Amino acid sequence: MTLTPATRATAQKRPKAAETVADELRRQIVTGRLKPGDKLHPENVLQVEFAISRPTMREALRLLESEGLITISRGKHGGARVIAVDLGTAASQVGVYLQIMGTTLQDVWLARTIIEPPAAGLLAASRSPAAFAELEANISAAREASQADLIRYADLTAEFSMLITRHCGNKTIHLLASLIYDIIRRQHEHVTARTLAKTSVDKLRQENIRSREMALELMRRGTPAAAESFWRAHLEHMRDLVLAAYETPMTIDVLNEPASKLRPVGKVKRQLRLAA
Amino acid sequence: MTLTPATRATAQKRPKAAETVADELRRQIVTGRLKPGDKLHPENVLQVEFAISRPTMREALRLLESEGLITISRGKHGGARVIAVDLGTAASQVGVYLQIMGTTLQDVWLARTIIEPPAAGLLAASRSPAAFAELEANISAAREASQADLIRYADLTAEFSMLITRHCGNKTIHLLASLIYDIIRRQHEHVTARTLAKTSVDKLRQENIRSREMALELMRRGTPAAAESFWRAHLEHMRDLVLAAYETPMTIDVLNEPASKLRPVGKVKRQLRLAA
DNA sequence: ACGTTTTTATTGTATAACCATATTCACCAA
DNA sequence: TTGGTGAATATGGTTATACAATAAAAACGT
Repeated sequence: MTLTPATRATAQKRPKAAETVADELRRQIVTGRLKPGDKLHPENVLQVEFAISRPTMREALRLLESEGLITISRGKHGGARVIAVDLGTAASQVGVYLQIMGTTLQDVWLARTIIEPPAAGLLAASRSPAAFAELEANISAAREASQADLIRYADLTAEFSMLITRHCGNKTIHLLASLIYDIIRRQHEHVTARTLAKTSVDKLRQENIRSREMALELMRRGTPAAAESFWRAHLEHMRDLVLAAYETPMTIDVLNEPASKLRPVGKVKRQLRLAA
Repeated sequence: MTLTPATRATAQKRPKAAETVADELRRQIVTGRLKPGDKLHPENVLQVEFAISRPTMREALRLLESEGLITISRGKHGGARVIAVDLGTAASQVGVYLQIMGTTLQDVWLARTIIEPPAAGLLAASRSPAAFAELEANISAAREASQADLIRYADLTAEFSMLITRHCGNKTIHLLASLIYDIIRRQHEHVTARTLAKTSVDKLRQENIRSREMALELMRRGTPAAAESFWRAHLEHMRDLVLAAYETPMTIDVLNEPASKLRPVGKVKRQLRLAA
């Protein structure tokens, strides 16, 4: 297993036209020259501006689309639009990587119990009243939902963790935690955990809500160490409960599409010989 | 600032043919049906197999290429080849995201000092002799390089951290640490830190080497808490030294290409104007 | 005014041709 | 035999053009 980071100086191949154009547009988006909501020119204009053919231009647009930087729609006032970046594509990339590495759900959960508690500590140190108010509101909503709408309760549970990392004052930590959480969530959707949330006893939910109250209290008091270790204990407890549902180590699977999404063409799909 | 994670159920548009095909091939790669080194069929065969036109097929291949799953080469025995996944593309995605968010180098370094020490703790707990041997070898090499080849010394310094996370027993942590480190490295390459490593006094390097020896010693002793806190102190020290070089908070920039990578086509490359 | 049809701008896909490049291989000369 | 050298060939890279599909707007008729 070699988790090699990006090599410093790879042999540079001659860049393809489509990638070159995509690089340029990406630069304009990332540097803010093109902002979310802005509409790019139609393909036939972009062709001329970049002096390339339409298929090549379309390859470039497809790249940006796959990176989650633009959306493309058809119709009269369709075209390519810059959109607010979303974590989804990065999470997919990371997920693919972890899946190829044979990473297990246990592994991912362990990482979560490592990275999320320090965020709680940071938040306790920051003493941001706005953040505490949001956490408080989340807890209230969760208490209601725990009696009425268990799907919503699960969403609020997830949101509580994300609120902690979002307001901890460190964007990178929040990003990493979001990546991890996104992968965990996909597993739960894909497999069975949604039902686990439904069937688990109400007692457990009430216990969880109390834990969140306690964590919030510790953060409000401005005791980072206490908040961090308490949240760590809570997460480790949750982790063990969730993982107990999977007896054998489960390697993650981020490609939930059942492969039937392919168009039902009538052609053979096995090794075909080249027909002159 | 909304660091929204992937939304649960986005409105699903009709998938494009190229994406559908890319999904299928990606699935085969990720699930191991296609392994690194395997050669895909030439474009004209793939066209027939998937019953699509060549431009569409090429869009699909371009997607997979941009995800770092395949390389494509020309010539008689060229074609698309599956390659071992590399962190680079994921790191770029994450970097783009952080840059759009206006993340600073300080922010990224803080995340590093949070995530790397627990890995040292895990490694201490694991007591893996092989890992310790590698760390020892790295230190020896660094000691030599510190007198001879400062570029190599810097690489070995980086590698020491990566060795810790790689052998800590948790793939996810190693992945996250690699992402962070990749972004930090890009900054240093892009800006000035390479020169900083050259001009800094030898005393500092010797001190660093001693710190690594100490960390290794603590890990060998199997005292996770001590190893973790020692490594945290060391990283925080390094962080402060590095960041002192940048007086004002520096937002990261992952798009280092000076825009001259563009092929010198004879046509005008007008700036993009926004469409009304 | 309101619903329906037509127009139109735009992306999606296909076909065909030609260009660029790397490998192979045959050929010729030393 | 050996070694270079250039042609043949297989492959991706790019272009040009045409048509289909779609969604919004405009025109139309009631």
